[in-house]
Amino acid sequence: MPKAKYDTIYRDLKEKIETECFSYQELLPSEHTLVQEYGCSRNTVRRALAELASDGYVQPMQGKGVRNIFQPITQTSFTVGGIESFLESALRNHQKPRTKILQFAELETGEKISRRTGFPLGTQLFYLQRLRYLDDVPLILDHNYFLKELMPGLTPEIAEHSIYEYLEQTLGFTITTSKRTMTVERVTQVDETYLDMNDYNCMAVITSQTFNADGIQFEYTQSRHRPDHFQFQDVAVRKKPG
Amino acid sequence: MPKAKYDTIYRDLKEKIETECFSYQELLPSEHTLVQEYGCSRNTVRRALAELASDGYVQPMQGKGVRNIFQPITQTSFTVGGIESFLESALRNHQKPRTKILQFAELETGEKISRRTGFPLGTQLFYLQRLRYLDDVPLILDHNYFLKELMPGLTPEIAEHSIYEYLEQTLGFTITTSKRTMTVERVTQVDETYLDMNDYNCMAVITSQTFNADGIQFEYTQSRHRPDHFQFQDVAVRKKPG
DNA sequence: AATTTCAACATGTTTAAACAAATTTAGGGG
DNA sequence: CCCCTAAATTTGTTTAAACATGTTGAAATT
Repeated sequence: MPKAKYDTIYRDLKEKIETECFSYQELLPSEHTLVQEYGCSRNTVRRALAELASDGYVQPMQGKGVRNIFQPITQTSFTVGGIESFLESALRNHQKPRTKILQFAELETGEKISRRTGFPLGTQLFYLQRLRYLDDVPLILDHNYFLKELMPGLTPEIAEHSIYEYLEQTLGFTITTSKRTMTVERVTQVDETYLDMNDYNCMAVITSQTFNADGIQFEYTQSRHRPDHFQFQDVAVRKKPG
Repeated sequence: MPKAKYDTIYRDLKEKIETECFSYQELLPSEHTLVQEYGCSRNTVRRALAELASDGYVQPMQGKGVRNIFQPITQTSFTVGGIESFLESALRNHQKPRTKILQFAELETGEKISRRTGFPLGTQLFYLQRLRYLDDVPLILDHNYFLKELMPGLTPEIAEHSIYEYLEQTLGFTITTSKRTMTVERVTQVDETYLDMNDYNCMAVITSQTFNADGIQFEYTQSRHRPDHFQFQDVAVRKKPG
């Protein structure tokens, strides 16, 4: 439950922007005004504005003001954004999620898997293969490696629903950082077996290493998406060369 | 040239992490210690640490300390990260860049292009088609739309070198925010003409809208990459649901 | 009328201080 | 030795204030 003031202000402004209380290119109220509106210090307002800027919602301009540069997106396919479970993404995309467990195994990392996944050598892992349906169409094939030590009670039943929900709700886990790599790879035998690839010979692949609040990597996942239902979104801010 | 204190500290710590002055999973010096080391206030240190955290370099843990979670990456293909020109990316990837202009034209946005690119209707644009070579192999096909009003002096010669360098160095332009979308699309006739696709029938496509410091969108680009030489990297931070 | 100057206002950076919340450490008592 | 407690340490949030830097517009000057 984030009850921090800056977070409240951030969410409030974010919603106002999304519901177009400010039109595209319009200036937001000045920091001074917001301070009075929200009854807080300037730093707190600035923190909220900084988050909106890193979301690509606004652009602060020294001496001028803060400009709204949010444009609603027309999403036609499955959109990946921040760290989300499949369940959360599906709901946000207004699609019906379903998961089928293809494999549920345990293993210990050898040299090769260790280097690929980032887990130390000799670590006990769960290995899962999961087929993800959206509106009853199989679109995503997940290969998951989870750190067994942190979730010894993991079962196929949990994995069929939502592992993230289990970790956060049941185990009181906090998920924080995820390092992701997007590539395009050739279709494999397994892909073709479970997904209707039409005649696509490529997959959109996201590999991710995810860390908990203690900075421990607890997950390595390769998520293989059918190309025609995949979209990844991102906002980047330019850092001056130096 | 960022001469801000927090930026200096940020860069210093970043380099120390990259050169493994701190080993993986090790705690950084406490904020208190860093304050004394750098001779500044705690807020300034914290700002530098916050940036490192958003880069996925460190993980702050309340009551415990700040943990180094940086792992050097093994990059075998062309890696896309923040906002960078092709020239900058090529140098960072240690590859020899070359650009061939395929088209250089001017146009005015109609209904269709306006909706697709995000430029207002009736805007004067430059349209460019550029083929990008890395180590003399054609790998990327760019379709650029630039706001003519902000760079009336643009020429094919400039476009062959680096438009970003021209904008920043010559025009004193500041590039700030870029909203990007990653998708996988079918190969087109044009792709096949200029790139050696082997028998890939897909392209990795990045479309981006880029804004200057005044919050004005000055660029819309579709960048089509050959799949076997494409990699996109990203660090995401989980926000608590609420 | 055009230009310069300056005051007002906007965001950007930095410091200082206080308190909150989580964790670790050190001691003391059993 | 174990357990509990309290103190010390660490990061998280908020406020206040001062100064820097960039922009704007109005007043004063030319």
